[in-house]
Amino acid sequence: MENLINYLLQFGQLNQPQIDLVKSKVKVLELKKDEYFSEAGKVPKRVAFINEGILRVSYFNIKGEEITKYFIDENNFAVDLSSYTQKIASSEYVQAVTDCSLLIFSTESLSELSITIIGWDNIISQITSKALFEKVNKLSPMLAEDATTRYNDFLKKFPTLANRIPLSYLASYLGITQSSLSRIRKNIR
Amino acid sequence: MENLINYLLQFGQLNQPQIDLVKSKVKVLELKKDEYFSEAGKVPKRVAFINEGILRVSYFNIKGEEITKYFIDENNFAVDLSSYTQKIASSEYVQAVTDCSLLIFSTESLSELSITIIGWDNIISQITSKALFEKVNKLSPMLAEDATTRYNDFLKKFPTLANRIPLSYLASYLGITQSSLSRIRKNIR
DNA sequence: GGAATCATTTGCCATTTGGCAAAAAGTAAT
DNA sequence: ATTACTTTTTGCCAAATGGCAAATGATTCC
Repeated sequence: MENLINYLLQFGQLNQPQIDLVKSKVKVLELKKDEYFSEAGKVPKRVAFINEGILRVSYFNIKGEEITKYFIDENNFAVDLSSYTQKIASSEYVQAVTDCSLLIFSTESLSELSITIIGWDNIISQITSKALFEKVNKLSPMLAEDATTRYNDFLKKFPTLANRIPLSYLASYLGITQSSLSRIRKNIR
Repeated sequence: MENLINYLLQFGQLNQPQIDLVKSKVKVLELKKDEYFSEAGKVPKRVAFINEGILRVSYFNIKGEEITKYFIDENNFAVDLSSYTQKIASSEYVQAVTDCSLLIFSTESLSELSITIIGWDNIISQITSKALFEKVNKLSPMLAEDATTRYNDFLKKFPTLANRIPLSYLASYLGITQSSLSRIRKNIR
């Protein structure tokens, strides 16, 4: 819980009563590996802060392949980007790739906080922008790098994850096939 | 000017006096092809809405190569992403790839509008999020596509541009070398 | 017009990655 | 332990892309 509050305080001021109010709105959700937090086709009704664990966001492309769009790790929000304007059905799946402990805000809680706390909306919009901004900066250079470099970059960011998730998740994130990734792994050893 | 107002109205309400106020803050800036709107290392002091023309945003990678991060076309804002938190020096260059007519807000104007117009900040943050969101959704599938598909996608979005800008701009955006792009072009005809 | 300069295309070959299928390794259930 | 099932690795070859340098084409400037 402290992680969440510290995270929020990076983006704006909150006094003690406000902090207590935020805390009172949060629910803990434990997710087992492979369970879904949200699914495409549904309108997301909640937002998660990752206290522990790693999520992945995926979608199905035209060819019917499941593509991992990105991973989200601890102390970050799983903002459902495809419905950031709210009320539209998501086109993304959000799934736990490890056991996760999430802190959940329901849509109703968020609106209440938005009304009650001056500056809450500003905090949320900064968080959203920052998350998106980081994704752009992550993705953009990937195009220019070869697959081995992309894999190594992934290893740097998620050192323990690479051998605990299916190859297919990682390969689609890196934009290569499973067998290519398998070969890249072999060559790195 | 009407384009700008219509664009803003997509994201929030503005009454006539507010619209007039916004208009009074805007300055027109004409940029010739190849001129820079902003440069890395400087703290950006203004924000541009593209009335006519196309900009490109670039940076230099570790190897010293200039990489085109993305293109921005008409009726969009050139939000300087790398300094969205403000006050930090940009690491990006923003350059006109065609003659451009821009509508400019200075930082001071923006703060004034922020204070004067209730909901202005909300409009701006929505615009920022939307722009970033679209970039993520653009970039993410590119990784999984081959270079020819990426080139064709670019052609769809900027039909007239491909033959009017240096190959190097486009190749670095697509994540391939100039000669590869040249060959792709040849094969498409 | 001609020289100098810059951008693009092309040839040649090396490297990377894909596609497909079979083998091997790992996992789960009985 | 055996079976069934899933995931990963591997082999083989084709296709895509890179690297480099030379040739060609375009542009600018005098």
